Amino acid sequence: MSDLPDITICDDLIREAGLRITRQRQTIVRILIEADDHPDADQVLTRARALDASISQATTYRTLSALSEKGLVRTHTFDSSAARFELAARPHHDHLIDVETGRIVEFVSAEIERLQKEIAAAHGYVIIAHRLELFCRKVG
Amino acid sequence: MSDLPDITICDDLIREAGLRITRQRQTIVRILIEADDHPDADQVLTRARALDASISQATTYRTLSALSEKGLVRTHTFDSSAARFELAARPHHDHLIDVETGRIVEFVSAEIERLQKEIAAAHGYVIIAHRLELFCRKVG
DNA sequence: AATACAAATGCGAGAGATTCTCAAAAACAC
DNA sequence: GTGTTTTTGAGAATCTCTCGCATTTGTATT
Repeated sequence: MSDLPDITICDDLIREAGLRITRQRQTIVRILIEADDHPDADQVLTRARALDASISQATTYRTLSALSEKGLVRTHTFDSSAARFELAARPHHDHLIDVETGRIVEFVSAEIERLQKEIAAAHGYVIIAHRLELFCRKVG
Repeated sequence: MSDLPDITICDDLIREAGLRITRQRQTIVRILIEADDHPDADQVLTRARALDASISQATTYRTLSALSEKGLVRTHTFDSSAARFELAARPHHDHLIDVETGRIVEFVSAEIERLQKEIAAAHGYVIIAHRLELFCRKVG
């Protein structure tokens, strides 16, 4: 038993964001820790409610955007509809999206990252964040 | 006189999309040709109305998404709010966004493009489209 | 140039995602 | 515990974008 995340881990993360520890936030963070996909706000809400039926939509949005603002959660808009979330604590990676199935493959390329920095520097900038997404189709 | 785009250019582009030539579409395409920024739908509408007050919001959205669907216009969602548009006829490029001012610098890197293809191939995919955005801050 | 038919338009209603308002409830410092 | 500040839930509001439909317009054909 126990791929259940330790409550103290959730608490640390919430504290790190400078927020008060509430039951709702603990639950939402726990959902994010457990998620191995990239749920949107509605999916986070549904999953959170399975653990605590009282959690509201407003709180879900508020928590996700508060954590996102502090850099503890990453927000993606792969398609134009709902934003999708993941913990930033997970190692950095970019996304390859299978346009047929919607499946997402995560990848990293130190080489690309290096080139990105060079390009930004050449224009007099430093990179705060970046987004690299490859919309692909299976070969064959 | 005349950084005004020739009407026939607008017409060709609309025809290429398999659409009927209408006054509204000519105006909207003209706005896109003239734009050197990446206007959102509302800005396109405002600029178009300066030339033809009768253009509706619905037509603006419909035209932009029709052209986008045919690959003649590119749609970006740099931030999570409104989508921003640019003519696809312009040479391909990626974007560096100044997070302080909102200014957008366009760039290309053959090197990065090559690496992207390699990565996709390694996973058994071919790239249909990609998105690379660097969110940056001025150094100094 | 008149006709006919499909396609496009404007308007306002509607949908989806997200944010806001505000009174009540819960967290934290003392 | 008490007091202060933050957070919450519920629903209204907002923002972006799409849709339905009656009317108008483009275009191919007489």
